[in-house]
Parts: sequence; C-alpha cells; structure tokens
Amino acid sequence: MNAEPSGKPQNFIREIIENSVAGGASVHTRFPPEPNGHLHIGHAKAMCIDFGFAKEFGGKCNLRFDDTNPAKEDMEYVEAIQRDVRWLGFDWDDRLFFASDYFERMFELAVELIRKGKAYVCDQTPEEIREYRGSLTEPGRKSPFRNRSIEENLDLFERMRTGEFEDGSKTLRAKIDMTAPNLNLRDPVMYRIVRFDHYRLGDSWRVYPTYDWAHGIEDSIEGITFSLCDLDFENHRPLYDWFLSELDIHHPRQIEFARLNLSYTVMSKRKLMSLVESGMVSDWDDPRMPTLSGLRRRGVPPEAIRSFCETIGVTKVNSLSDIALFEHCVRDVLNKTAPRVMAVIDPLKVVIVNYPEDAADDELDAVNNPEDPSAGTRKVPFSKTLYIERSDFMIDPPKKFFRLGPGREVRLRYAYFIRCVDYVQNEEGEVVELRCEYDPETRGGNAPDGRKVKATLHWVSAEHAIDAEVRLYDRLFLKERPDAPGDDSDFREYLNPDSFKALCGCKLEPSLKNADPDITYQFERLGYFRPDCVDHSSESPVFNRTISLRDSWAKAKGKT
RNA sequence: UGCCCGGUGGUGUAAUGGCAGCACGAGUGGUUCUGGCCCAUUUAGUCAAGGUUCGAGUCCUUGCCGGGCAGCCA
Repeated sequence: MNAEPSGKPQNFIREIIENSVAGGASVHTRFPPEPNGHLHIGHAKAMCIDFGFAKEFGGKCNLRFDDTNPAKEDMEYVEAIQRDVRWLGFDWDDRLFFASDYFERMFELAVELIRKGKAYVCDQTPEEIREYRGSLTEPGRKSPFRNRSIEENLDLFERMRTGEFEDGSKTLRAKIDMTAPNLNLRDPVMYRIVRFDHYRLGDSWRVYPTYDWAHGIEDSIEGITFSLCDLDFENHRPLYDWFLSELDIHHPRQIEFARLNLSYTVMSKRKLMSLVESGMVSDWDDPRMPTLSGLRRRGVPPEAIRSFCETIGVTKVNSLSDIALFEHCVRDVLNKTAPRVMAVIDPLKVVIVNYPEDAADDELDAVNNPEDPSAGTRKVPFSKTLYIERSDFMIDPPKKFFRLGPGREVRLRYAYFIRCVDYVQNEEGEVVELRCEYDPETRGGNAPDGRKVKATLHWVSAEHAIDAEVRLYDRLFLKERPDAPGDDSDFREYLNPDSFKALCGCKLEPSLKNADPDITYQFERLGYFRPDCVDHSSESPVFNRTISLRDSWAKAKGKT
C-alpha cells in the first residue's frame, strides 16, 4: 500500500494541498461552526480535516464562529463549542475569531460592490424573489429594482442598516445572472433586514450578511488558503469565487468533502434538537447522543474519535459509515489504556462453605492492565461471601457454556478455584445463592497439580463491595438509517427502547471508592465504564457503560 | 428533465496507465487467569457497454444508478 511518510493513507485533499505546497503555498485553514447548536461527531470529522491538515503541513487553523444569523445564535453555544474543540484535542492558540467582528468591513465591501454596479437594493418580497428566480429547468427573470441608480442603492442600503425599513422589506442583492443554470448565481441575497439583536453586538446592526456573501470575506480577511467545507457548498463555490474576484481580495480555495454519516444514529442539528426537546433523551449530553458532550459523558476517549476520523478517510462520496467501526476504535483505545477492575452488575451471592469464618485478611494481587505492565498491580480483598455475575451460573448448562454449574469448577480471577456444591432457590425458582467449596492450594489462581478450568469469573467480596448504580447504554436507533431519504415515517419511531437501562445495587471492588471521574475503566469481562460526570459521587457512585467488550459467547448464544 | 457531484468486497477506503491492497464486519482455527486482547486463516469488489493503449479501476464516449441544488439558514 502506498502510504504517505506521515503513515496516513492518501486522499484527494491532501493531494491538492501537497501540490500547492510544492508550488510554495502555505496552509492556513479554519473550523467555522455557527454557534447555534452543539458539536457532534460529524463536526469532529471536519475538525480532524481542518486542524489535521494545518498541523500536518506546518500551518495554522483558526477557530471562527460564523455568527451571521442573530435569530439562532447564542453565547452558550460559543462556550460549549470551545470546550468541545479543546476536549477533542485541537488548539487555535490566539486565533479565535468571529464573523461578527468583520461586519463593518463586509459593509464597506458591499458598498464597493454597489459602486461597481454589481449589487442593488431590491424591494421584492420573499415570495416574489422566489418566483422571479425561476426553477431548476427554467431561467429566472430580472427584478424590477435591478437597475436602480448607484446613488439610490447607496442611500437605501445605508438606511437599511440603520433600521429604517421593515424586516424582509428590502434586500441587497448581487447583480449576476438571472439565467444562470446554477441557481445560486441568480442575483443572490447578500444582506437581509433583521431587526433582531445580535448576541455579541446588541442592536448595532439591523442588516445581517448571508452566508454566501460573508464566508469568503471571512476567509479572505484571515488569510485562509484552503477553505474546506462539506459537499452542501459545492454549488456555492462559483458564487464564493465570484464575490472574491469581483472584490479583488485574497482568494482562498474552497474544497468540499463528504460529511460523516453514521449508522444507527442521526446527525443533523435539527433532529438532535428534536430528540432533546421531545424528552427522548435527557439533554444534548445524554450519553446516547452523537454529540461530543454526549460521547465525553459516555466515556469515549477523544483519541478514539480522532482515530475513527482517520480511518474513514476523506472523499466526496456520500457514504454511511458503520458504527461498528467507531465502536472498534473506542475499544481499541480503551483496551490499551483502561485500568481493569472487577465489578458485578447483576449480583448473585456465593458462600464459600469451607472458607474459615474467622479468616485473617486475604488480599490478592490483581493486574491493573495486562496491555500495559507499567500500570502495576493492586490488592483485591477476598472473603467467605462473594458476589458473582448471575449470568455466570446455570443450573442446567448447555453444551458450550463453560462457566459455573452444579458440581463444576471455575477460577475466580486472581483468587481461587471454586466448585459449586449446592444452590438455593426461592419460591419462584430463582437462584438466590450458590454454595461453593474453594481449594486453598489454588490461591492466586493456579493449581499446583496443574489442573485446568474452562472459565475464569470476576467477583467481588460482599463485605468489601461498594454499592453503585450502573447505566447501560446501547445504540440509539434500531434502524441503520433512521432518517433514510424516501422513508416518510418520523425517524423517532425507530428509537431503540433498550438504549438506556439503569441497574441499581451493583457491586464494585473497593478500589473504586476513589474512582477518577476522568478515567474510563474496564470492568473485567463486561465492558468499559466511566463515572457519570453529573450524577456520580464517591458516596453514591454512578457509572456509565461506554461500550461492552466484544462477546463471542453472546454471539454464539444468539445463533442457536 | 437544467446545473453540479459521485459509483472499487456487506461497510469505510487505497491503488495518480503496470500484480486490485488495507481496516471494520462476518466465518474458522490457535492462544489465553477477561468467551477481552493477540495470532493465523477463509469469504467477498472495480455500475454497464464501447473506445484509446503492449497494458485501463484509473484516460475518452455513451448509457445506467445514486446524491445535491429553486432560504432573506449555514
């Protein structure tokens, strides 16, 4: 495989940049979110591209809030977005910018365009503009206001700015070509009257620039060389280019790539918002959400998100990435880094009948991370009464079930071999207690006589255990593409009713008393878990399941 | 029936006219004090038809299929 020196697979944007850099170009990109919602994993892809290429080529990447629509934007989002960008691992140094800081300059440039006879004030209503625009197959017609004098345009535009006219009563439009096959070139609106206070600038403006007019200027002012954006803006590139060349100012190159789609979730801000507003999830940071705040709360390490973005590549193909690939990236990082601990989430009491009542403290050495010897070991207390996982015992085990059953012997991890000699059921027939014998010779987990067991179980000493709530999360939707085009049903019909399940009375090994809220742990044989950033405390621990371990037993069981 | 973009295993991608690779998933086997990890192995692909060429996934033509575009959203 032909890999770049960086070790990254080639893609079309890197190729373009490489060629430009070979010709002496520098690399300066920007990540330009609108502060009207929270960042999600789709934005993470964009950030990996924007910040990633800048870093790779020794350039810079700005963080710029594209806040040209006061009706939707808020400071709350500005702060949340910065927090998320930092968390993901990107740094904009001192290059934090706001489109709204360029409003004055944009206005001057608009005046310049009017003076050139390339922009005019139009009195058409939104309906008229739409009607005059024509259709996909028919050319548009010129606005009756298209030939106003430059003086009149200048006067009107100035008065629009100061709030003399009603919202929507006038616009400033670029004079391009009403018959252009690309609809974006049919005299697009550059300014609209919106007498709405801006979250940063208050009431100083009564006209606001549209994206098409503003974005290229923002890029130009900042000296951006590559303006990377998603495919939605492909049809807008001719307009981006038209404005910049008419203005004759620094002209970045816009390159579009396909945005991320992930199976079993939705990505649009509108849809995520509707999940929040309908109460189907608790908030933007619900651990099931594909938002960065949700993933963080879930326990996903930022490194996993970055490696996922690296793995899916950069193309112009509209694709649907398999969430299984994302899950793989999460497990891959966590497997190498997560400290191992033992926790029983569905406890079944076990009494070691031949274990002395008055035994001295019995502490065993447990490995913190078999993938990382430097993580060391810890002590885990053993005692006469323990808990094991309910699913690790069966009265009548099927053929390939290796765990505990009547008369069977298994190993308790890092502790002893135990054999089940009896079990106790309640009136409902539910097993409520196991009675086992241990072999003192197997202390530490190995038999001196060399005999083997087929299973190793995790366990927690009852008297030492910490009680905890454990929250199990799963994919938010049952359907691969909940919002597939052509499907008229509401995407929310496909919500996975089992995507969240809270378990109480779970038993944790005592070392978790001091669980670090910023660490995702592996509960051995179960999965990865992180203290909930909102509800967890050392007095009443709450852990969120980030992701389960791969489970070939569950898979085999499911097949029968 | 206008304009723009795109079609490589189930999924995501690489191959820049020269052996179609990689990762995920799925299957099988091995190993194992986590039914995890790891290792080995199997499965499976260039939308179609022409053309250029010694040679085409790659270049050209036509067709087919998919996506986007008619906000005073971004």
